[in-house]
Amino acid sequence: MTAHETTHEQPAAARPGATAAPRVTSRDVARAAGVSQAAVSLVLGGKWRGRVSPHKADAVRTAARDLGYRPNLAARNLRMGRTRTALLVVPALTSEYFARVYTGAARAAADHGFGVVLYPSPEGIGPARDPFASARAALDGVIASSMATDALTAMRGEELPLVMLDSDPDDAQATATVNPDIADGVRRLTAHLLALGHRRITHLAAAIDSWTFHVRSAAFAEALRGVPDADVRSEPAALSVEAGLHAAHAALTRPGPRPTALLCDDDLLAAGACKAARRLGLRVPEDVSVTGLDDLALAMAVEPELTTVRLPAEEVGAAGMRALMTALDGGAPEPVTLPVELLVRGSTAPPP
Amino acid sequence: MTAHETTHEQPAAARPGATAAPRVTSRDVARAAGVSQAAVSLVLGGKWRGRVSPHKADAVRTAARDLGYRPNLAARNLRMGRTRTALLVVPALTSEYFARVYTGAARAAADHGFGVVLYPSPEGIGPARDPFASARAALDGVIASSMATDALTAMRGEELPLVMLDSDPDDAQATATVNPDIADGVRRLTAHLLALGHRRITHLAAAIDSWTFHVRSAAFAEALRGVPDADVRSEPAALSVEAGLHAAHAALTRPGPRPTALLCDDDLLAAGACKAARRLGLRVPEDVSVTGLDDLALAMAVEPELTTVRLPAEEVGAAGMRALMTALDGGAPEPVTLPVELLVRGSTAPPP
DNA sequence: CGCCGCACGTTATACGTAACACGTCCTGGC
DNA sequence: GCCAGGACGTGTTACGTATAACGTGCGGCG
Repeated sequence: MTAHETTHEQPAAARPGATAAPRVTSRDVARAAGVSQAAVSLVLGGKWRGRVSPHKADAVRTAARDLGYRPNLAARNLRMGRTRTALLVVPALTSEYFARVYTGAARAAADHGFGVVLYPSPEGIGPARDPFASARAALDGVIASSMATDALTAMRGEELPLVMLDSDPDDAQATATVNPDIADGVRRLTAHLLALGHRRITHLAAAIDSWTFHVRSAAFAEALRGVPDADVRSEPAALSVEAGLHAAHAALTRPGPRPTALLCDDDLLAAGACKAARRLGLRVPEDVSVTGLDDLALAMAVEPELTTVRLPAEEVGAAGMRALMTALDGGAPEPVTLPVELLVRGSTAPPP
Repeated sequence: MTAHETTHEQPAAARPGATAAPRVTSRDVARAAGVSQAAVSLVLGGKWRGRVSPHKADAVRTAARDLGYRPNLAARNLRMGRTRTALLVVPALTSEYFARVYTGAARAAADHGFGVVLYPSPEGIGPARDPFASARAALDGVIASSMATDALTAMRGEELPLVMLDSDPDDAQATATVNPDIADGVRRLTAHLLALGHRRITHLAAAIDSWTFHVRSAAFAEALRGVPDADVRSEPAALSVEAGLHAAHAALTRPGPRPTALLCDDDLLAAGACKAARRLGLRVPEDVSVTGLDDLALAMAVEPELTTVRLPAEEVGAAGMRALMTALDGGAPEPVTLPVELLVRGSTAPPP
């Protein structure tokens, strides 16, 4: 069915889809260069030293360039049994952290001729369609965040090398793990607040059942264990600005002495906490200090700018990709822990 | 929400990388089911009606399930000459807008058995490595944002169906285009400010050489053309909170009557504008109104929440994917324009 | 009765690449 | 003078799938 000819004229340029594509194959190159197809493969594969004369090798290369030859990836993958492609499984790309993880992983992959594909439609694709149906053929390995639990359960049975992100280093099923040193970040954040003189501190805890968030809570508790006059509470919340607003409101209006600092598990919560404080007529940081975690773009967008801990998301992705490639080369990658950075900005000050 | 069960031991499971993988092929299934490989392909391909008896078809299916058969994608792609995979080219995934575009595209693709891969390492992969070296074999089509200019130039020569996002509908080289109706959004935003009584308006223009931003400026100028007593200026800026802060500072401290409203090309600029206003001792929206564009998560995180226009990013991605699939089916997709939504929130009020 | 289709299957390719297993010279050492 | 071995290539095969082409019987229709 050709489309109805509309008034919008379309000369002879871009045809929709009916363009019969006469692909140029390695055999075409061979014919043009006057050699065999095998020679083309050798030359273009770079392993022709002592097998093909420099003269003919050059002929092959120029022929390939002139004809615009592009090796057929599908054929190569089939022949080699590898795809040089990794799958990155994350809960949601709209989370800035995971977008950064992807960026780092993709960059590290590209440096080694690898590609990265994402778990399709991270949030909310129905379980009806199994994205891993053909994973063994299309992928060489998997990098997964421990926060993508539903996606991980869909992976059961795949026998691919698996690098876990934000996950317990003792996880048995993982080929390798890579984590930012969140415990250290929380420790430094807490030390910062204690040094400023804060003692009544409320922890806005993200109620996420994931190892990284368990670590946050544990590190927070640990860091305050030795402080004798500390008055520590914890307020659970979902992982959003909205939830941070509500939790902070609850923490700041609770009967009894008001906390002078809110230590949030995430920048989103911290942004919400700032809003809650301001709506209660409290100034940040003069009346109440707020800290975040992650260093999202948001941390610099709100007023005041958030004191937070920068997680090396890109580096997490890159290290994960490197670990996977090591495993693919037959190596045994070590668990990786990456340093974090404390960023003291405008949302913390001594208590009133 | 099951607790993380660390006691659950998995002894002899995950070996690092040395697992020789004995893949099960369609021939194995055939052997197990007592039929030929062709029959397996027919049955599993769903086109066996009248070719294979229901009884044997069942045998094939159970054999496939028992053996854990997964079709080899590389072989299938080679045989079929299609990959059911599209490439999405965006400038940066860390931009929330494009993360949402990807999400929508991936979801629409998954609904039709398609996959979406991203231009590898969008920001800053060197030009040395050509990501499209084998695109014709690995991809069925391309969806590209007009903002990814450097990536697009790398695409020259590829003869794939191309759907352009945020791009001039008259673009000749595109198979199809899909755009949010930004002009309408800007018009409504401007009308909103005019209705509130604003006349001294400064446009914080993102200095991006892209069609979408040209449209923003043009629509803004057009909407204010008929207002006799309007005092309109324009302040160029890069696309960041920082740039918004500086541009707004310049606009608000310029000699002469101060603008009562700042109309920003993007929520990032708007957030920066709010910071600038507050640092100058001005209240938003009492002293100066600020509007954004995009409706990023940030718009709800800052205080006050931004009046802005929500761009249907997911829908843009999904429509792009649908257009590509129609083109792949031989159809001629129409240019798509998607409606936007004006969101009046806390950053706009009548002028002082 | 003969032959056409229909239901059921199988055999035999072909997709484009990488690499193994062979060949053929040519050069040099003894 | 002869053979070992390196340089230089080519023929051939296999990867696993989808499908065109090719048989079989068998019931019905002319």
